Amino acid sequence: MKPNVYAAECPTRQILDRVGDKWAVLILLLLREEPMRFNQLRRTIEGISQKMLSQVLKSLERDGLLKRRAIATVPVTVEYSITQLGLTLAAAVDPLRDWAEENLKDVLAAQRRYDAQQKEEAA
Amino acid sequence: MKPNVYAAECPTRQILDRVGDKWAVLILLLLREEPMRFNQLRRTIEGISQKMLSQVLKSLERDGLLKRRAIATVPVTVEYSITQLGLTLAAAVDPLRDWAEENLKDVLAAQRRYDAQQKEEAA
DNA sequence: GATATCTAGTTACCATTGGTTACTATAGAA
DNA sequence: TTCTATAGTAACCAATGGTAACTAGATATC
Repeated sequence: MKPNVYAAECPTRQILDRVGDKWAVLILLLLREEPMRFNQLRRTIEGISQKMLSQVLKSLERDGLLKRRAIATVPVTVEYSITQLGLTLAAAVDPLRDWAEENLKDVLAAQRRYDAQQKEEAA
Repeated sequence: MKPNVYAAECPTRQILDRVGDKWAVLILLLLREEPMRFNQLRRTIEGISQKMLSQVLKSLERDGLLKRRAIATVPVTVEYSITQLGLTLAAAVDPLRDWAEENLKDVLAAQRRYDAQQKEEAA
């Protein structure tokens, strides 16, 4: 009864793609700490452009992972906050982040070994 | 002492990007079941091209997540198998897959709500 | 009064990546 | 002789990601 993740039409794969998004997870983890405004997010996440931020926020909102609230100030401010659904996804991402922090050294070492090997074979 | 995932230079982000790869996780989960050969993988993972498969396998090998073994048959067969490191990563991905399977319905519902809302506002 | 600043974006454009298709080499079977 | 199988690579095109400039409205500064 398990869905076949390897089948192209499997919708579970859509979700995996979504999580695979370069910025989405970072934004989700940030908003778990506290609601934030647009430019506040932009300044916190180094390297993200306004376009990408706007785009990713929109798709995260569409997926029901965060909600957007425009506040009638001058200039208008917009607050983004994580939803209940978003919280559960963020929790599911935690083991991954932990893995990354624990195993980064090993991965980098493997890369160095591989590159050295390739260089040797080329010679 | 926690690394800052939001800083551009943070190497942990490299790992997250890696996991974000569209095919990498699928391949890893497959190889956890059993070692597989190139075309066997290609046939199992619907929609992947030879080029992408070759590319992703190479980068996974470079990261030390799987190992490649060429067997001198005719024609040459190549067997890919998951490493110990790869196993731990696959385990860290499990909660994510479970989340996807559990919450897919909610996400799709949220998307429908959002799209209906947009359509309404446009009118 | 003109210019700069803040907000949250959008638009046009370019670079990089992802994907498709055709091709390689080698050997055995039809 | 052509077809199969293996595991890829090369050339090309489409889609995505990223950069920089621009919008709008109100306030602050020169």
